[in-house]
Amino acid sequence: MQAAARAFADKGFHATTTRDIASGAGLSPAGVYVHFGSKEELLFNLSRTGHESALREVRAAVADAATPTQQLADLVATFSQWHAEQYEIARVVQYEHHHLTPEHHAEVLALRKQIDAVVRGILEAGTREGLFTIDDIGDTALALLSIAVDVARWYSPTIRRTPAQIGATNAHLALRLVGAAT
Amino acid sequence: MQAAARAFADKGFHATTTRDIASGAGLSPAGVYVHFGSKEELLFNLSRTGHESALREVRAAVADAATPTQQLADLVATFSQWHAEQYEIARVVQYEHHHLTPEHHAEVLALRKQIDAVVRGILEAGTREGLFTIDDIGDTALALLSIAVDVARWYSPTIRRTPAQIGATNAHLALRLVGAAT
DNA sequence: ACGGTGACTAAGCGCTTGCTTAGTTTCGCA
DNA sequence: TGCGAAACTAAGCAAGCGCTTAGTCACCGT
Repeated sequence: MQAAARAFADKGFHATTTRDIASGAGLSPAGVYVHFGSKEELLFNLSRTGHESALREVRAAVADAATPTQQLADLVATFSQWHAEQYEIARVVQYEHHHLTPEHHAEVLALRKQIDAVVRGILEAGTREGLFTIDDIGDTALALLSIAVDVARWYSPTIRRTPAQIGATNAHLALRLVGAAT
Repeated sequence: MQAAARAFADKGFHATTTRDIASGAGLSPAGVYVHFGSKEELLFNLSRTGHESALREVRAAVADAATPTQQLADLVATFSQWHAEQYEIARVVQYEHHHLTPEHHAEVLALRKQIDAVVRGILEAGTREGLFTIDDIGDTALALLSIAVDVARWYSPTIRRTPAQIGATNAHLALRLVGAAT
């Protein structure tokens, strides 16, 4: 799965051959099929566990914070940091999920909607408590997720900023986006 | 090129066959090769003209605005709107450019850097004139571009908002991000 | 010592891929 | 009307694809 994640992130699902994955894992081409029934099954396992991992981290960050302001800051920081630290899996999660079979795609989309719902929930709470000034919750949630998700696109381990620093920066920008006091 | 743009945007470069492109254009598989030497050449033509089109629009928007505040708003609005209106080409531009040959990739990267430079220039001018409050110009430019570029990922013609409305929303969010008075 | 089980490979099958070749049709222009 | 060039196709080639098959090997409880 590690070899597959690396290859999918680097070249994309369809440009990756099962022979790439096998040799990346130190196996013969047939060796992969002892553990996975198909290339798509490998993508699905990566995509599902990746989404679950992100959702788990996001929920933990929100649970540990007291106010909507702190929740939003921690959520964006955690989610951004995850996209940097796990940038290979994050790229598979963000850019390859539409190559899944319809059934697998639906399963993964449900997890994505849960992440979206967490963000919306915080924005609603913050607006209700008068902490945030927001025109439209859906549009703002989308912009917040854009900033965090896009980290996977441009992040590289050779970059100036550390994942933690990226998380802190994006958390700060997020609070500005919702008009929260900092 | 239209058929190729549609197919590349829909399924990705490697998942698209030359037969897909040919039949999409109403040609036999060999008919494509009368006009293009290879599938990669088609991608390069789409990617180059797409980048040039985006850069042209962005530069025009900036040239027509008086203050850095107005320039930033118009740039983000125009760039976001472009990613919605031309969402098929935009997806090719944003997600397929790394499948180009190294030479072609370098040529397209130069165009991307020019777009980046326009954004940075406005942020520097706005900061210099005391209009913007920004921690780091590079980080902020990246976040602004993330919001605009990500439109190509989620936009669909069936969506509630029009491309112009998306541009207006994102322009408003952009001004918030840089701490500009609205 | 031995039988069963799971991990693994060498070889390769059937199919699809990007692209070519050889030949036909269409078309602008003299 | 006739001609050269450009646009196009039917057929297919070599290579690479996902995946299978038949068989070997290492290991572990009895």
